[in-house]
Parts: sequence; C-alpha cells; structure tokens
Amino acid sequence: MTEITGFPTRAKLHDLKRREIVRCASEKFGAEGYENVPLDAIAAELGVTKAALYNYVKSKNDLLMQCYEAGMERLVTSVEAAMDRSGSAAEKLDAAMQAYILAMTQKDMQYLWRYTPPFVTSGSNRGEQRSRDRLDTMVREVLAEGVADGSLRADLDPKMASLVILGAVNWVGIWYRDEGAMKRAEIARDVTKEALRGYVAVR
Amino acid sequence: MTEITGFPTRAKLHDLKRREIVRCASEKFGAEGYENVPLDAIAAELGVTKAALYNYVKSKNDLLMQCYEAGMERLVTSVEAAMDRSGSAAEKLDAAMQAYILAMTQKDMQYLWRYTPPFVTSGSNRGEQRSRDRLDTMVREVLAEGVADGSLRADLDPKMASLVILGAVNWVGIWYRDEGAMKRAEIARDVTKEALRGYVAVR
DNA sequence: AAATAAAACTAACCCTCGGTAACTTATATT
DNA sequence: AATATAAGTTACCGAGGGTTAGTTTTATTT
Repeated sequence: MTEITGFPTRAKLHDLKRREIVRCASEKFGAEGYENVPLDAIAAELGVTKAALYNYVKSKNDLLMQCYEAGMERLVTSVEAAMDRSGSAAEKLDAAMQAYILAMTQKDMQYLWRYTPPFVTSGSNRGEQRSRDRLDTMVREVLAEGVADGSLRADLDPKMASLVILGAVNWVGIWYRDEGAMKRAEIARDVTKEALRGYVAVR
Repeated sequence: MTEITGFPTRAKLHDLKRREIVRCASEKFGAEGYENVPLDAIAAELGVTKAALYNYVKSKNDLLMQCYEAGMERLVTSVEAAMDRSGSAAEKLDAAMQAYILAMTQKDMQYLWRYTPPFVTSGSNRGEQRSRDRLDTMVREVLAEGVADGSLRADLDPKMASLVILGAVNWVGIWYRDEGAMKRAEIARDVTKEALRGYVAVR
C-alpha cells in the first residue's frame, strides 16, 4: 500500500509521504483518540516538525478524514475479498458481514466509528460518503441477487433490509470493547447469523 | 424538570443551577456541536463567567457527559411512556421503538449519538452506562414477554434479538439528517417494522 | 448585632495546541 | 550557472480549557 513504483518523481514522493503520515496518524488516533493526539506528536514520530505536515494536509480534521477514507478503503477491500467466493448470495452475504465485523473490531479501526461522518466535517463530502455508499450498494446488490437465486426470501426489500442488516452490524462497532469475553470471530459469526435470520429463505 | 420543591436551601439552589447549565449546554451543543461551543459562550448566555461554571462541572467533558445523561433520561422516559399501553408485547415493542427513533432524531438529541460513550471519557462509567443498559434490559424483557404471550416467535433469543433490533434502530441516529425526504414519523414506522420483521409471530 | 465560616463569583492569568508567516535549504529545470 | 519551486524549520499568534488569588454574598454561631 505505502509504496511507489518506477522512478521516484517528486509527485510520487509527495504522495508516499502523505500516505505515511496518514498511516502514522491512524495508529495514534486509534490507540489514543483523536483529540488526545497533538499534531506535534505525529510530526515528532515522523522526525519532522508540525509545520511540515501542512504541506500534506489542510488541517488536523482533514488528516482525520484521510485516515477515515484509508480505513474505509481497507474495510471495503476486505469485504469484497470475502464476497468473492462461489456459493449462493446468502452465503456471500454471510461471509461479507462477518468480514465487516472482523475488520471494524480491529484495534486501529474502532475510532473510525466514533468519528463517523458528518462528525468529520472538512473537505468534500463526496469522498467520505463514497466508501460507505459503496458498501451499502454492495449489500443491496447481493440482497437482490439472493432474491433471484432463491437463497433469500422473495419478499424482502433490499433497501430496508440493508438498513437493518448494516445497522445491526455497525452497532457492533459501537458496543464492542476488547475486554469482552466473546472473541471477535464468535461475535462476527453470531451477530451475522442473527442479523440475517429474518432474511434467509426457509428450505 | 428544572424546578425545586420546598424552601430553596443552598444545596437545592446549587442543583437547580447545575441543571440549568446542563440544559443551556445541551441546546448549544446540539445546535452548534460540542467543539464549536466555548465554555465562555455558555457562561455568557447564563450571565456568569466561565470560572463560575467550574463550581458545577469538573470539566467541559464532564458537562458533555451530564448532557448525555440528561438526554438519555428523557429518551428513556419517552420510550417507557410509549410502552405503557395495553396490547401484546409485539405492539408494545413496536410503539417503543418508534418512540425511540422519534426521540433520537430530534434536533437537540442528535449530537448524543455523535458523542456516544466511550467517547465521553470523564467521570464514572457507571452512570453513563446505566440509561443505555436500562433500554437494553427493557427491550429484552418485552421480547421475553412476547415469546410468552405468543405475539413474537417462540424461537427468538432475547439477547441476540435485542442486539439486532437496537442496532438497526440506533443506526438511524447515525445516518438520519434533517435534509432527507422522509419524515421522521415515516422513518420511525418503516424502520421499526423492518427491524421487527423477522421476530413477529406469523398468525 | 457582631464575628466568622463557607459558598459563589470574578479578574487575571497560564498552558496547550491548531494554525500561519518569514525565512532557509534542497531539488529540479532552463 | 541562474532561477523557480518544493520542502522544511523557527518563531510566533490566538482560541480556548482550566486554575488561582482574592472579593462579595450568604448562612451560621456566639
């Protein structure tokens, strides 16, 4: 991810550094919380001064937004990977939602759900909406697919169903804490099963 | 709510003022956002100085927490009122979840869902957990009641079902924006219906 | 009524931290 | 070589959370 290809032009180096700043900030925000991490701390860890960061980000909030986007990108990737399997739409959906829960209960991902848009205010709302909408679209599509292939109930409405399913799944990100007795994989399995309970076709 | 009974002792006046501060802060936080409201603004509106506030709250974050608690209290009250009706458990649950959505999509309540614990960090976690847990308990109880009276499916697990239902319902608080085309009452009705879809008994 | 303790409040200040400006150094380009 | 541009640094500003010392108000004691 944080690499460049070919000859390192100035533009490539600039982008490489920007991504490295985002990676470093993501770690610290995730571990210590956005408002507990001064820009000086991030700069220090990277061996530069705070002012240098402003060549790469417009503001601290912009940096948060870039962290959010990068995190969502990873999450979407992992969900897409889980979905890229043979089987019925119901099975794909199940795998996708489990991957979703697993990804978002990772230590460095949890803060994304605390600073969810529109809490993230800077920049174009376009970008920040995109990943979440993409997920929503993916879920709706596989729901429609499930109606078509018979693995999901024929009477479900993809729009409303995706609302409920994503709600249940995202809710995990809010209440999940490391201390809990349940393992992440268990939670992913059980919550997903419950969230899809009313939608899988009876066979 | 913001009243005292009997002779105004110093302790009563102290608590009255504290509640008035919380009320004022809730309004401003809700309208302008927590980090956009300096303590000076709240103090000015109350006709005192910032330092005076520190007789009533430990920190700005503590003030936020008190706003959160007060808001949750109102929400729980409104849900309890909705639930206090005759009818099957399924009907009670339906009314309760609609009231829940209506309450939390109110303008001055939305910020509560952006600054949800454990984002609110100060003070004892006991208090801040209580209202949310109470809601969870109420839902589980009415779910069990529904299994007993036959208005809900016999094979549902109250613990898991409450997770999914509350997830779907709370999710509304995240994505709901005023601009949307749908009216709040419509959203409350439709989302609740969908969230309970898999749980109501087929008759 | 006078003395005194305690609470309520203010004015003035400190400190952290996001953000900026002026200036210097490195790296391309012509 | 000359010069434009990007990258970084030092030094600073201002907003705002929080504190402290001291003053006014209110209640209690003798």
